[in-house]
Formats: sequence, structure tokens, C-alpha cells
Amino acid sequence: MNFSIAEENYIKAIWRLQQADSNVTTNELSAELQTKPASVTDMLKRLKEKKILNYEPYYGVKLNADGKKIALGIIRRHRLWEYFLVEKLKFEWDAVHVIAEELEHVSSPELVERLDHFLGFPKADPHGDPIPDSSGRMETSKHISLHQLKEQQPAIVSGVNDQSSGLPEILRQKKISIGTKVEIKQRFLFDGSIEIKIRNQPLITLSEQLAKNIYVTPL
Amino acid sequence: MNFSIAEENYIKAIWRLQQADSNVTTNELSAELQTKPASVTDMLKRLKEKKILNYEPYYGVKLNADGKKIALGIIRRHRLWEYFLVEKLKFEWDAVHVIAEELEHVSSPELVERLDHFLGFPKADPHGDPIPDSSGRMETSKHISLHQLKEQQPAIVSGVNDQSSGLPEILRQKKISIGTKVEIKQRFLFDGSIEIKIRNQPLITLSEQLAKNIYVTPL
DNA sequence: TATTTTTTTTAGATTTGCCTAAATTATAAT
DNA sequence: ATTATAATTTAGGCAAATCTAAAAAAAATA
Ligand SMILES: [Mn+2]
Ligand SMILES: [Mn+2]
Ligand SMILES: [Mn+2]
Ligand SMILES: [Mn+2]
Repeated sequence: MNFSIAEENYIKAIWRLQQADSNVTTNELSAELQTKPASVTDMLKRLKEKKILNYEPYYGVKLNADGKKIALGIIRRHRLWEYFLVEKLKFEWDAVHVIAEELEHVSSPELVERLDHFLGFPKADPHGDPIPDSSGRMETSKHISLHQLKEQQPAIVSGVNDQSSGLPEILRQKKISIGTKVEIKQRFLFDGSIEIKIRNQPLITLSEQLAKNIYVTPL
Repeated sequence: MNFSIAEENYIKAIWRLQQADSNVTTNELSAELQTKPASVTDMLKRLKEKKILNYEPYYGVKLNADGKKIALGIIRRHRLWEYFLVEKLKFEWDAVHVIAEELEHVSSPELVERLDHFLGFPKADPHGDPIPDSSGRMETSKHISLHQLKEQQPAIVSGVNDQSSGLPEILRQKKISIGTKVEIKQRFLFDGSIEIKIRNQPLITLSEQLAKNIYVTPL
């Protein structure tokens, strides 16, 4: 079956939301997609017709097996293109998400497979998110935000928020990148800021805002 | 201003047709775009509103300066992507047109400039068609089809039809590629086939169908 | 020049994807 | 258990992009 760009965006949004929540509500979707709840209801009815999700009026929606497979195909394309944009075209990684939102809808399967090969079969995109393979399998990376990390719990930076612009600059300045080992030494309730230890350098302070956009895997 | 995918396809089709014909008719467009004449009329009215073309009911349509610039931007993207697909992803060049029809609509100007740089600022796409520069300038290659070439008139193969599938295979077999010097030695009126001389090899026969899909620049 | 044919436009519908406003259902609070 | 609030759906509409059928205009032919 064939899906329009609008449909693909809904499928991807449902997939993302159901990772956290299993059952996705109309309001959550309308917030995610910047549309009105009434428009979401419309689209859910259409996608139910296409048998890729279970939608129970008033009780939310969930992708079925077919729907998940389609979602992972879109995510695969999105992340491969992000990798291409950063590695080959030398974009900063805060600029690529918007462009990949368009490229992900180019539908040639041959293109995706050749792109993957050209890129050397990367395992993760520039934000640290895993790239599904051609049959839709993907490592389930269960990282948390640095903001949620417990004090004195060492962790490895495993990703960053792919939507926030200006992030590369501040992370470069603070010498943090994917793979960096970090540990929270102190947490200030006043403003949510944290002091972290990196390697053997003096403590650095991160704002709550910043810590929420960095993802880590506890060791 | 911003243009939809449908609008961009119309703009490109008008541009292509007005190269041959200056004034483009509704029927020509409907044939080119595989739509009904009534749909063309509708769209021409919308594009006239946007002030990128001169449309006189019953008398055809012509892009104005703004329209031409937009068209050349789309053509630039199309041809850069075709070059990428062949040179980097190793597609055969009869496969890339369809994919480039989608990629050309990805709208980031930054993407186009970086892609151009990444590819080494190519001058022509895999079919021999010139790639407009970022300000819309393009060499006007005036090649003719090999079928139209006069006998005993040496010429260089300068391009191929970008839409015909199976062409790379037969050209490889006959050892013809862009840059090859050719000369028609004999022409058969019976079936339109021609005998051509390449380098110092024995004459080869090309069908009318094939000769019409190869473009040459007479020396 | 008058008539026929072809081209083009208009009128009226349809589908997709969105909207606002009103009605309905579910959930939370008294 | 009612009542109030919040979430969701329905109803009705709109714009883009397409279509078919009918009308109108231009071009070709007699
Ligand atoms: Mn992204
Ligand atoms: Mn990403
Ligand atoms: Mn092409
Ligand atoms: Mn081409």
C-alpha cells in the first residue's frame, strides 16, 4: 500500500508517542503534529480503513504490526538521511532534522538500500538514535535524559535531542559529545541546574534546559 | 513564495515545452503531465495569480522571468540529484529520473548548495544535460538527435534521453557513451535505421528508435 | 464565408487534509 | 451520585488538485 506524506507523518508520530505510552490519545497527536484534534480524528478514521492501526473512538490508538513496520521504514529513511547530511554534506546536526523530515518521504526502496550501502551501514544517526535495518529491526536503546540521571551514577552520553538548534555549539564548548562519560556531582533544586564531572576536569555546570536535551545510558 | 509539488511539476513542464515552442498550449501540458486539459486550465489560473507566468485564455501560456528562475531552480535540483544517484549511489542512469522527480521537490536551499559542493560542482547530469548554477544560469546546449544528423557529418555524442529504460545496456554493448565521436555512413529509408562509424571499428547498425534517443553535437 | 472539427474553458463533483463550532462522551470533583 | 470539566467526535466548510460532461471559442475545412 501507498501512503501520502501526511499519512506518513501521522504514522511516525503515533509510533513515537506509543513508545512512551502504549495507547496514544487524540490530544497527544494533535500537539505533536501541530494540528487540531478534529483533524486527528479524521485521519485516524482513514488510517483505520487502511488497517494499519487499532483505533477505538474515545479510547486512543495504537499501531498494529503492519503499522509498526511502516513506521520503522520511515524512521529508517529519516535517520539514514540525517547521517548523510552530517557525514557527507557536513551539516551541523541541529540543522538536519528539518531537512530529513522532507527526504524521509522519498519512496524508492532501491534508493534507501543504496544510500545505506553508500554510508557504510551506519548503526546510529547523528543524534545517537539507532537506525532500523531494512526489515525494520532496531536496537531498543533505553536512554534517559541527563536531567533524570541519579547523582553519583556514572553514565555515557548516548544521544541528544534532534530538534533543538544551537545544541552543537554549546556542547562543543563544554567538550561533551556522544560517548563522553559523565557523572552528576551536585543538583540544585533552585533552578534545576546540575554540576557534572567529565574525565578529570573541573566540575561544569549545566542548566536544566541543557541537561534535558542530552541523553545518557547509565553504566 | 512557496510552491506545492504539483505547482513545481507544472512549472517544470511549461519550461521544457516552451524551449521548443515559446507558447505552450493546454493540450501540450495535459499530455506532458498526464492530466486532463480542464485540470491544466485550473492550475494555469492559480499560477497566474502567483504572477509567475503569462496566461491568455485560449492562447497558451509562457513563464515570465520569475517563472523561469523558479523552473531553473527545480531543474538544478533534479540534475544534481541525478548526478548524485549515478556517481555516488551507482545507479544506472536509466533508473534515476523517476527518483529525481521526487528529490527535486525537497526545498532546502542550503541542501542544494552543499550537495553541489559535495559533488564537486558538476557541469552536466548523467544524461548530458547542463546543470544550472545557483543563480539559474545554464549553458544552452543545442544538441540534436542522432537520427536528425546529416550523413557524413561527424558529431560527438552529447546526451541521451533521460526517460528511456534499457538504454545503458544497449549503449554499453555498442560501445557508445557521452563523448564518443560518431558519423552516419548510410541511412535506410525502409525502417529508418542508420549505419554509423565509431573510431576505426566496423560499421554498426542502429535502429531509428535508438538513434532518436541519442543526442549529438555536430563538429 | 459557412460549417465542421478541435481546442479550451466552465460547471459541477470528488478526495484529501485541514479548520471552527457544537455536540457528545469520558473523567474528575464535589 | 450528581455535576463540572476535559477530551473527543461530529457537522459543516474550505482550498488544492483532480475528474467528467457540457458549453464556448478558435482553427481548419469545405
Ligand atoms: Mn530527526
Ligand atoms: Mn535523529
Ligand atoms: Mn531526468
Ligand atoms: Mn537528466
